[in-house]
Amino acid sequence: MHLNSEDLRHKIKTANLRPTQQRLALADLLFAQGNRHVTAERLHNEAMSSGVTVSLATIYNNLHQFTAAGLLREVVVDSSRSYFDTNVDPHHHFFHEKTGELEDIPRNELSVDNIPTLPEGTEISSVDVIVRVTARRD
Amino acid sequence: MHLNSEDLRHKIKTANLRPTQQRLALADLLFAQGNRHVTAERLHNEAMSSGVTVSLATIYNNLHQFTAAGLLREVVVDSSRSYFDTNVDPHHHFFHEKTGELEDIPRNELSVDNIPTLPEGTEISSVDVIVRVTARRD
DNA sequence: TTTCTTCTTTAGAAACGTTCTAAAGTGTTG
DNA sequence: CAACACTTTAGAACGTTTCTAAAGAAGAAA
Repeated sequence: MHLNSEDLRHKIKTANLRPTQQRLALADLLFAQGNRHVTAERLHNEAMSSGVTVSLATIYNNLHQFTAAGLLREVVVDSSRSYFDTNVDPHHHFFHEKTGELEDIPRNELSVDNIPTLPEGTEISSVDVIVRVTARRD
Repeated sequence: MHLNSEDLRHKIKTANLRPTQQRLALADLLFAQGNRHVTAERLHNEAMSSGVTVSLATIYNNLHQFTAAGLLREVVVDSSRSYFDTNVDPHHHFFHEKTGELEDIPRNELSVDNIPTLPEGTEISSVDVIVRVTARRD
């Protein structure tokens, strides 16, 4: 789960993208350590504070390109922001409503059963479970 | 499941809201027939074409007031729009990715089991399951 | 290397859905 | 009725995301 810069280069090239400075820097922030959940704004801030100058447009471009390449997955939990998850395997999420933090729930730790007959002429694209949590009031 | 205008008046008053012309018209569109899933824009269009002049701000005000009163529930399925559901009982959804349509899945038709231990100090606020579907390609 | 092509980045403008503001309007109470 | 509180509204403002068009960087070929 620790990718060095050669690994990142390879990951990017495999996605048919050019290993530009900005792209490498973003890939490093996203993929070098373990799994992450980021918003565009957060990634932008992190890039800036790590000394890399990247425009917001580039952040969005890359988040979408990585998503199209299957390197990221978009998670819809908040109607005002998009989250991107570096874990692209099927799994679910805890969402902390107060802090806006996302946390993975491995697929095998939660089961969804008896999905009813799908609407006529459709097939499943994904099954997303979001367990929304708040601070316990006791 | 068919509410007449007296029922709507009562529903509104019970929520500690005044039965204004606009509110009654919106309540009629939302609650008079069976369950519905609407976006602000859609409700605005419907109001307009049914001859009622309502500003968008009023649409939002009322959607939020109805939600706060427990008459509506917000469903997060699309990062660019908010959906409001007139079915406030626990249940899940099919979401047609292409058309943006939502369809209820009654709670007892789908089961979510083995929710893992919650993050420290939290409690569940809700468990949302969204089965995203697309047109079947065969 | 040079040149050519294609992809990428960028600032800034624009778009989009939503919220805010403050003034005018309406419902309720006594 | 007066007095008050709530509601609606146009339009401005907001925050996030997308677009535009021009400049810059990477890759391929010779």
